[in-house]
Amino acid sequence: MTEKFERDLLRGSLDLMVLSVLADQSQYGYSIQKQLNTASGGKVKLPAGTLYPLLHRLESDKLIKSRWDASTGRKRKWYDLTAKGKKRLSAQAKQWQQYADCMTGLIGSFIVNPKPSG
Amino acid sequence: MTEKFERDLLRGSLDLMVLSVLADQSQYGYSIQKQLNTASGGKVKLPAGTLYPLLHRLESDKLIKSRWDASTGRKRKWYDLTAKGKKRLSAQAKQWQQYADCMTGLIGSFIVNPKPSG
DNA sequence: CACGTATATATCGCACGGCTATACATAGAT
DNA sequence: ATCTATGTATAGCCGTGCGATATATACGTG
Repeated sequence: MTEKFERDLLRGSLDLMVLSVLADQSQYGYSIQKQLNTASGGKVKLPAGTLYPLLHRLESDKLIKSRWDASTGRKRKWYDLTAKGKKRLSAQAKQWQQYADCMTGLIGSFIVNPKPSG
Repeated sequence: MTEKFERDLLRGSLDLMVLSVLADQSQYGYSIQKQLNTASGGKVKLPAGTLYPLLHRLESDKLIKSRWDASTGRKRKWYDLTAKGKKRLSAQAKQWQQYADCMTGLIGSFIVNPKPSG
């Protein structure tokens, strides 16, 4: 239990996850990492080698914007959603929901009834 | 509407989808392709260049086994789940459900309430 | 002071798999 | 003959998650 999700499962949803946690408030890389870990019950542990390139990609796509700020104590690079990022978030979330419904329809029967008395 | 899902979204779940449709009955590549397309409401259109390598991979992992058979009319390569494949299917389905629940928790608020009066 | 650990960001290069393009063969319709 | 659908297959591109590695600051402890 509490295993990490496989990398391919995360593929295509990490952007959405990061966009999601940024919707609530400004965050910096490390705080995003910790928050996703906590919010997922330890199942999403983004390595730095995944997180920072991802953040750079989102920024170069103008979905988020960054600023360096040390007023909270340490020097950190804070990120915020742009207007484009907010639109993307809601579109992606919607698409993900459709996708999940679709998958549930396809595999639904195998989720229920795994075994009578494992 | 009725757009295809983005490639990265499918990543990591295609194996599960294919395993799922094979759980019901023997199938050959082309029939799997058509069935996934239908069952997903046109959202999952597996190109041949995705499907066949995937099938070969599943077979080399001993999750499915194949046999050529022409008794239904045309010569087709029929696939069946192995015992290992059935176990994998139920494990993957379970894991996917956990993953979906996790995602829903993370992004749930953005699915509901996209905009007050778009 | 030295040392270890947590915090914080960054990049390189590998591995993996979905997809486009391409190829080839058979069957049925026009 | 030609077109379309059926049916399987492979080569190579490309995006991206990740391990490894590097660097810097802050804090606690011996």
